[in-house]
Amino acid sequence: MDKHLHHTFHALGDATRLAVVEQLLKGPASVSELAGPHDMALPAFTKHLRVLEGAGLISSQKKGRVRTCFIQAPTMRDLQGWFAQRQRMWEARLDNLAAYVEDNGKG
Amino acid sequence: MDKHLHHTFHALGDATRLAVVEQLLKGPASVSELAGPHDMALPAFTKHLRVLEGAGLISSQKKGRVRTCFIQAPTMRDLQGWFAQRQRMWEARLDNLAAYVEDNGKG
DNA sequence: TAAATGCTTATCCATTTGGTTAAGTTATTA
DNA sequence: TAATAACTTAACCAAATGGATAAGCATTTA
Repeated sequence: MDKHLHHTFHALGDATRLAVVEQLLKGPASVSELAGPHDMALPAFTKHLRVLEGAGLISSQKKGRVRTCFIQAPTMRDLQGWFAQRQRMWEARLDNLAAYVEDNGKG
Repeated sequence: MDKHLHHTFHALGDATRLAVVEQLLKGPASVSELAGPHDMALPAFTKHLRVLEGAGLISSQKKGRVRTCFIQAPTMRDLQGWFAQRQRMWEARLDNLAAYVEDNGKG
């Protein structure tokens, strides 16, 4: 359902959702297992899950009355790939500010 | 100024701000150079710059009437490091959903 | 020194976000 | 079959977000 990278970053840009991703990296978990550590009512929490699922960061499957959630490896890989492809660009100038000052005389 | 990772992700979770980061990866630029491609008034745009600066993703320096912006390499490195440290966790289950189905009988 | 350039500050506004409570619905369990 | 467990849906709300416009302020340039 995701298309643009900034949607994926947006989904990670919340403490609750980032914690859920960290937890799911350890393995699948049900909605209530995931909700446990977070001090908020379930409806608020499941909204966060929908944001993560909408961004393609997690997926889920309902069996009986339990919904089990998983990390979506391909999306994590895409994010990592984005940084990997750009790493040389930011390392190229080491410390950008210092490089700028040097290029322009330290005035 | 940043402390928690989700703040950094939040800063990247907007199309305009992500585009600014991409542009700065190519090298330093002034506020108006950065604003050029974006169809919005300057005050709205500079708010985005302040969010990026607050998250430690960019820094800036004013000389005369021109403010020059730079990428902050250490923060980019931190983000990449976060993914690098977790890569094994998501690759461990390849496709999480498939793994779950296998572990539980394909009912 | 007058005008233009490159921001910056202040105020405002509609929409989105992150939360709430109340009331279902669909499995399990006693 | 009655109760409980695990969500789900709906309606609501305060605060944050992303935008606008108007006006101001240094710094160059003519």
